[in-house]
Order: sequence, then C-alpha cells, then structure tokens
Amino acid sequence: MKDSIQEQLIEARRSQILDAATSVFAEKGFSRTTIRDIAKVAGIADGTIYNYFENKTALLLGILDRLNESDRRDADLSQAVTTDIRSFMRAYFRQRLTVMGPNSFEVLQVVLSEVLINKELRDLYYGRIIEPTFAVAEKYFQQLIDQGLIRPVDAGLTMRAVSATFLGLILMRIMGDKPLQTQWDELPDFLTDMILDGLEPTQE
Amino acid sequence: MKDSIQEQLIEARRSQILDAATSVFAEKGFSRTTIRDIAKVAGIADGTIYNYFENKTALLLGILDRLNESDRRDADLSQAVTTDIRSFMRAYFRQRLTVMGPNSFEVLQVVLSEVLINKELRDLYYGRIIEPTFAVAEKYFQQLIDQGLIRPVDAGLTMRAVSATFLGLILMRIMGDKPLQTQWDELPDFLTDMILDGLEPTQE
Amino acid sequence: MKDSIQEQLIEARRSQILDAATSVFAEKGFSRTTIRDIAKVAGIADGTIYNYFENKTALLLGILDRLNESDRRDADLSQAVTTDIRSFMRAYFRQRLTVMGPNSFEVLQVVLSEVLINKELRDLYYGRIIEPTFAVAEKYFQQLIDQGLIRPVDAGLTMRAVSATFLGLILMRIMGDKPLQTQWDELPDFLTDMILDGLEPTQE
Amino acid sequence: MKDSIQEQLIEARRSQILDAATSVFAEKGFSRTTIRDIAKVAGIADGTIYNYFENKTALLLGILDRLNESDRRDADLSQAVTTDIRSFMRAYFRQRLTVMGPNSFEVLQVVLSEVLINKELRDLYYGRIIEPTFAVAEKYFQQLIDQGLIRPVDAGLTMRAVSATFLGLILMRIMGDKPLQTQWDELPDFLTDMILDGLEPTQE
DNA sequence: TATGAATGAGCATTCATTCAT
DNA sequence: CATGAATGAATGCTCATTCAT
Repeated sequence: MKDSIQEQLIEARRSQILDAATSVFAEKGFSRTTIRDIAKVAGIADGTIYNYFENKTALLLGILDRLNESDRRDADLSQAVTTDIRSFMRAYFRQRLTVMGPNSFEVLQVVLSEVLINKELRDLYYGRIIEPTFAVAEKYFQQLIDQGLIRPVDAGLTMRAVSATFLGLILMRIMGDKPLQTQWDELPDFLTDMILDGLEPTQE
Repeated sequence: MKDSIQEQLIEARRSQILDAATSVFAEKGFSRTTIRDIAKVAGIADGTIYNYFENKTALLLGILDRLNESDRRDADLSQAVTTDIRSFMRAYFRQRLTVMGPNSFEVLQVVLSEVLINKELRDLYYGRIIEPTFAVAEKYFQQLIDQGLIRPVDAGLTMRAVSATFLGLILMRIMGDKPLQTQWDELPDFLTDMILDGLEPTQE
Repeated sequence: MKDSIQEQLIEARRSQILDAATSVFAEKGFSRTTIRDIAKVAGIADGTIYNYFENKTALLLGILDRLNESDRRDADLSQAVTTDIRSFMRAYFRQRLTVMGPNSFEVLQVVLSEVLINKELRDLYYGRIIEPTFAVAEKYFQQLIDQGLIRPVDAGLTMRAVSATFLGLILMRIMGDKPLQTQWDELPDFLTDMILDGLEPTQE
Repeated sequence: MKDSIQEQLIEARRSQILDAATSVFAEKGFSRTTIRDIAKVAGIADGTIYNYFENKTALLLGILDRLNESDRRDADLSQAVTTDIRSFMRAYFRQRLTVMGPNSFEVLQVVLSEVLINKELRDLYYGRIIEPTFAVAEKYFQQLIDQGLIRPVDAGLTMRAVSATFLGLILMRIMGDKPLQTQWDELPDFLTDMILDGLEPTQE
C-alpha cells in the first residue's frame, strides 16, 4: 500500500513536470527550452527533474507517451457504431475537434514540430501512434463501405484524406487562422456535409 | 555589367548556402543544426556564411522568402480557368502535389517545424504567405460557386478544408506513411472525385 | 543564519573571481583577457564565473566597485585633522603612497587603461569616484586656506594639481621608472617640502 | 627623384592610415577596434592597410613612432634658456599644455591605455621616449639648481614630480574633469606660481 | 528526495589576415 | 597597388547534467 502512495506521488510529480514541459516546449520549442525554464514553471529545482526523467529527451518521450494513452482512450469511443452515417460522423468529428482542449493543441505543437525534424522520434510516433490508429480506422472505413453506408472507395486513401483534413485544419488553427478559430464549432457539421455530399451541384 | 556579374555571384552564393541550410535544417532541425554543419554541406568556411547572412535566423527567413517567391509563382498558374471543374481540379491538384519535388518537402519540414514553436515566425509566415494565398483562393472559390460550378457552400471554410487536406497529406507523407508514398500519384484523381462527389452512396 | 553563511560564501567566491580578474586584466588588458584565463587563475570552471557575474563587463564594474569602497574607507581617514600642516601632509601622503599595496597598482592599471578608451566607464568612474572625492578634498583644502594654514590660492586648482602629481607619479612608477621605485619611500617627505616650500631659492 | 615622389605618396598614405587608427583607437581602444573600422575611417579597403603595415600591432607602433618624433621636436624648444626662471616656466608650461591640440590628447589616450597593460609596449615606450626625455630634463634641472635659479633639491625627483603633475592633469582632463577644462588656460601661470612659491603662507 | 552550485563541452559569431582578381 | 571575399582560429556565453549537502 505504501508503494501505491509512493507511486502516486511519483506519478503526480512526473505529471507536473510533463505539464510544465509541454507548456514551455510549445512556446519555445524543445531545443530552445532549458531545463531551468521547465523547473521554474513546475516550481521545483533543476536537479529534481533528473530524479524523474533521465534527461531532456525523456521529457519529450514522456509527452509522447501521454499522447499515446489519451489517443488510445479516444479511439475506444469509435467503437460506438451507428447505422446513420451522417449523425455518426457529426458526433465523431465534434468529439475530435471540440473535446480537444487547448492543452491538446500544445501537445500537438510540441510533438509535430519535433517529429518533423527528428527521424527517430518520427518513426517512434508513426509506429506507436499513427500506424495503429490508421490500421483500426481503415478497417472501420472498410466496414462502412461493406455495409453500403459509404460509396465503394479506396478505404486507405479515403481514411487518410479525412484524417489529413483534420490534421491540416488543426495546424492552420494553431498557425493563427482567424476564420477557423471563430467558425471552429461549425466544422463538424460542415465537414460532414462536405465529405458526404461533395461539392458538385446536385444534378437534376 | 560588372555589377550584374557581382550580383549574380552573390545570389548564387546565397542560394548555395540556403540550399545547404534547408537540407540540414530538415534533417536536424533549426536549433540542433550548427553553422558549421551548414558550411560543411555548402563546402565553404563558417565565416563565409556571415558575409551573406546576418545570423542563423536570417537563414531561416531566407528560406521563407524563397518559399514565398515560389508560392507566388505557382499561384499564378491558378489563373488558368476552365469550365470543366473536374479536369481543372485534377490538373491543379496534380500540379500542387506532384511538381513539388522532394526539395519542397524539405522546405516545408523546416518551415513548419519552426513555425509551430516560434510565434514571431508563425505570424510572419501566416501574414506573408498563408493569408494572401487564402484571400486569393477564397475569392476564386466564390467565383466557382457564383458560376454554379460547385454547390453554394461557405467559400472560406471549403477552401480551408481543401487546403487542409493537402497540408495534412503532405505532413503524413513526410512522417513516412508508406501507402501515401506509393499511391501519391493517384491522389489528384482520387481527391478530385472524393471532393466533388462525396462519400455518400448515390441515391437511386 | 544559513542565509548569512550562504551570502558569505557567495561574497568569497565573487572576491576570488575579482582577484583573479584584476590580476589578469592588469597583465593583458581587459579585451585580451579571456574568461578562461580568469577561470584558470581563480581555479574554477569557465561557467562558474557566470554564476556570479552577468558577463565579462560586469567583472570590470565589480573591480570598480571594490575600488570605490576602498576609496571611501581611505577618505574617512582624512578626517584626522591637525594644525601642523607639514606633518599632516607627510602622514597623508605616506598613507596614500605607501599603504597602497602592489595590489592597488594592479587595480589602477586595469581601471585606468579601460577608462581611457571607454567613455561609458569613464563617466561612471568619474561620477562615482573622482568627482565625489574631489568635492570632499576641495572643501578640505578650502578649510586649510580659511584657517591660514596654506596660502590663499585657488582651492580647486590646487587640489587638482596635488592629486595630479600623485596620479602621475603612480603612473610613472607603473611604467617602470626605476628612480621612482627606489626612492618611493622618500616621496612623502619630499613632496611635502616641495609643495609647501616651493622651488624658488629662499629670498634673503 | 621618382623615388622621392613614391616615398611621399607612401608616407602620405601611412599618415592617413595612422590618423584614422589613432582616432578610432582613442574612441574604442586598440582591441575593440577592427581593421575595418580603421579602413572605413581612412576611406580605403581593409586589405590596403596591409600594404602599408605588417599587422594591427604595427599600427600602434607607428603611432608611437610619430609621438616619438613630435616629442623630439618639442624637446628641442626647451633649449631656449633664460635667466628669469618664472617667465621661462610659464612659457614652457604654456607650450606643453596649450599647444598640444586635441589630437595629441587622442594619441596619449591610445598610448597610455595600451602601455598600461602591455609590458612589451611599456618597455618600448619608456625606453624610447620617457627615459631619454627624463635624462635631458633631469640634466636641465640640475643646471637650474647649479645656477642657483631654484633651490638645491633632488633634481631627479623634482623633475619627475613636475612631469607627473602634467601627466596627471592631462589625464584628469581626458577623464572629463570640467573645472580643468574651463580653467585650462590658467594652468601655466597657476602652476608656475605654485611650484615656485609653494603653498606655505609667507612667513612675516 | 530536493536542492542549486559547479562543471565543461559546444556553438554562434567576430575579425585579423590572405590572396585572386 | 587596391580591393574585398574567403578563411578559420579564437572567444564569450549557454545549458544539460552531476553531485555534495
């Protein structure tokens, strides 16, 4: 039992440190952030961080791990299937875009910016998070196709295109696009209609 | 005449340095890249770089400027309008996705990774490149709607969603997604159909 | 209490660093001295210096501050007045010229050499040290005049001339003048007589 | 003859460069001054300086040499002897303090600041300029004593004390002492009286 | 465990000097 | 001779990491 309390304390400290790290990394980037920056934000001494993380890089991996876990949790929700494809998409999109607090944006900022320029981390991120998620998603898309809920398209490409749209929109929002920020809540409905109905005028 | 030759030499050197910088930045990131790295790749001495760029940051801005110019050049092509929306989209998508050599990917890697964690650069990039491009694109989309070539949707959001899809796909490709790499050439046609026709099964 | 010990440790370190800096600055000049030089003489690592001083310039200012303090302490001694002007001058001159250990010469070397070519430092030095000292000294001279202990001369110029003599002699000694070095101890008496009696043969 | 013109051109160039060097050295000090600074002030290219001086240090030596020459010229004037010691001193002091243009102050600034922290240069300066000058001056003082024009004091110390007064006053003036600047012209007379008559009240 | 002073490797930048034109 | 681009050694300063307290 003592162990459990110990562990909880340790986990709390780790979390506190990772929160601080995420925040500062998002603001200044991994390299420009100093251990002292993080310690200051976390309200502890520099050296203390090394009692919980091997080195600076381990902080990044810790952030990645937390992202991993939260993604796994979110992914589970997708199990809730429906037959009404339109309302399902709306609900799903809403969940992915709206639930994500500003905190999540920070995590994405940190992870993406590093992933783009760090092959090792990129492979880790892709192998541990993207690829498994894509595998599940693709299978799910295939089901929808098989059930006739969406047209018989290439499941892999389609799923990737839809995911890409999300990723791209989030990036644009991070980059400060005003229209996206103000109309963010309209996106789930808007995207659902656009993706399902297409842009071509209804032929009559 | 001499002046012109001088200027050309200078421009060539600058270009040579920026090429080297782009390549190394893409591989190791801006901060982890040393001036010596760049000099070595460019085949010159460390100090020489400072005859052409004020400091390391100026290299990043130089890369951004080149991106700016090439974007402006590309944007002009979009003037070529058509009445056949489908073949136009295919052509345009192909141009945006295929023409872009691997070099361009590197540039995007560098710029995006820094833009994500550098507010100053982010504002610069958004203000100088994204915003103007979006303004033109939105107007163009509105024209298509007015001409009845696509459904009467929100031009701003639609344009952003389509752009986001591209951005996201490129990012995924950079991250090493195999399917995207092998099917990259199919994307223009695929995306055109998906965007125009939607995913919903044809109601009949 | 702990605080006090901490502060003492910090002050000791600062002092140790300033001693090293003074010594090396005097030997090689401020600019030619590297932080490594100082660290080596102080027996610490380069980086440690920056835990106690913001930058290299702060070392110079630190040296100036110490000079300032020691001057203030010395100036207080001048309160000890006498009615016998001759023996007072001898005592005072002796104190200014002899007490000053070789350490003080080093400080002067450093400060003067920089002050001569650094307007900012020059103004600082003059405003913080010279001017206040002169103000006190001038007032004191005026008292001597009012008391009839010395002839009614221009107090400001006289005081400056006397001070200048000292400054000049120290400089010459620093420059290696042999006679001055060997006869240094005779100076207090010699100067006192010369200044009080003048060079003109006694008219009889 | 061609040689002569050549030489004159070369000498003119050297002089132009030394003027520039003196000015910049006085403002920023030897080490902080870059060859480019000097070249810019001299209105020539960096490399050109190396056609006239071996390296940066040679510029300093060049300045010293010019000081040497001008001192030798000035010293000659001291040959003009008189029997009226008071008016002679006035004339001499005036010449040393007033003739010296602001240009000379610059030279002194440069030379002194370097001499204070450069043993090699110090020995050079002392051996080539100070020592010979002092030797002549001391002999001259001895003559005055022998002629009964001044009291029988230690010629060496006296001469040094008087010279020191000058040196110190010039230094104080360089350091920005306002009273000295405004009363500079009074100095020759003032110093003459002070040195000849002393400060002690006339005993009657 | 927490602390924060000490460490020293590493990097951006400067600048004296060279040399092809 | 004059030029100024190229060079690369040298240096101030930062910061991840260690460790004695």
